[in-house]
Amino acid sequence: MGLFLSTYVNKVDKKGRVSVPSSFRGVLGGQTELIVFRSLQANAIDACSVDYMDRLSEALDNPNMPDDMRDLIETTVFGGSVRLALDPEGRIVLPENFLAFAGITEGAAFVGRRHTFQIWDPDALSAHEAASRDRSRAQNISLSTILARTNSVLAAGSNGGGTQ
Amino acid sequence: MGLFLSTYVNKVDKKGRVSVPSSFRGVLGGQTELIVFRSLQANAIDACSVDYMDRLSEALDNPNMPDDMRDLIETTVFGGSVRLALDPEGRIVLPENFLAFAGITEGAAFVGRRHTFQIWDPDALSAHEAASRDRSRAQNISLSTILARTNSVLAAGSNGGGTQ
DNA sequence: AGTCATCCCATTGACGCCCATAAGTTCCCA
DNA sequence: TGGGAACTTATGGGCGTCAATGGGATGACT
Repeated sequence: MGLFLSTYVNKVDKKGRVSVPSSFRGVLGGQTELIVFRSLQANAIDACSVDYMDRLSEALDNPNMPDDMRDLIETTVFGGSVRLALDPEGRIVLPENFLAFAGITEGAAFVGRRHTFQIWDPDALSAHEAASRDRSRAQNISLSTILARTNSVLAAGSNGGGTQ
Repeated sequence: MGLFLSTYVNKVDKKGRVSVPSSFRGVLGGQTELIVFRSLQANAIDACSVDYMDRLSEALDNPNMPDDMRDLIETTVFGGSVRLALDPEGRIVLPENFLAFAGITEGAAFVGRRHTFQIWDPDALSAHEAASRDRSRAQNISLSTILARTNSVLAAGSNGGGTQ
């Protein structure tokens, strides 16, 4: 336990509440709060723990970070992020404009992305997945090719030598 | 013991449960969880151990991984993957949409693929096997040609020797 | 007073866990 | 060498627990 994984589809009730999947709540540990912001890459909502955001913040303080990138992230991520509290049943209420941004109405798909997770409209997610699948197929990507490629990438990166 | 081998066909009961072949459970060691996702190449379900997925995850954290590839893998593999628990009898319950994707109804064929395995609809698998067999025959592929080819590749690669 | 947000409680439906059965295999012993 | 016992494995069903969901109550702020 420790990574956001799997996809879960939950309902949005009349009050705008959605249950965060139990396993995701487990990843959050005892945390009753999480951070959400509009994804930079897609019409979806990104979510992460407060801890993760803190670490991101530290990374931004790194002097090697290009100024334009720092500025971009500060405005879009930190500026546009919202801190949400889980209710006693583990539900959150997403801001109206976030729902509109992601096109979420009655269902919400929680997609684990290891250290963070995304919240999609289920239909939009299906479409996105289909597109990604086509792209992977076109590039002939499979688990073994990924691992093989990964190893060569790691080898090229020299230093450690990574995953044996 | 250590590689997923052979093919087994098991039944899907009314609750949607399927027994994972005993020998596959042996490969998993004591693990009570495994990862499944829709195959990129065929209408089948790919499955692997959590460990195997962890290796991928670590590799993705490497800064040398191209961003587009990382994103592609995160959505297709991690986003589309589901973590399944084995019940005390060694059975799993596949998600509804996965079953539909693979066309599985009452039977499930488990096909060992060394480090991972696939789950097929038995009929679809038969068709696929027949096609593969024809292809091999047409290209005159046999175990000995593969071995011969591998040796030349290894010779050419000289130095370290890489993937194993 | 009304509206909104938060919390508490109730329901239901799925999932995990337990047991039972049956078929096939291996091993032991006569 | 043949029979039988014991074990493993696949399969089926019943039951309890927990998560997801929905409705209602309570309190705060306007």
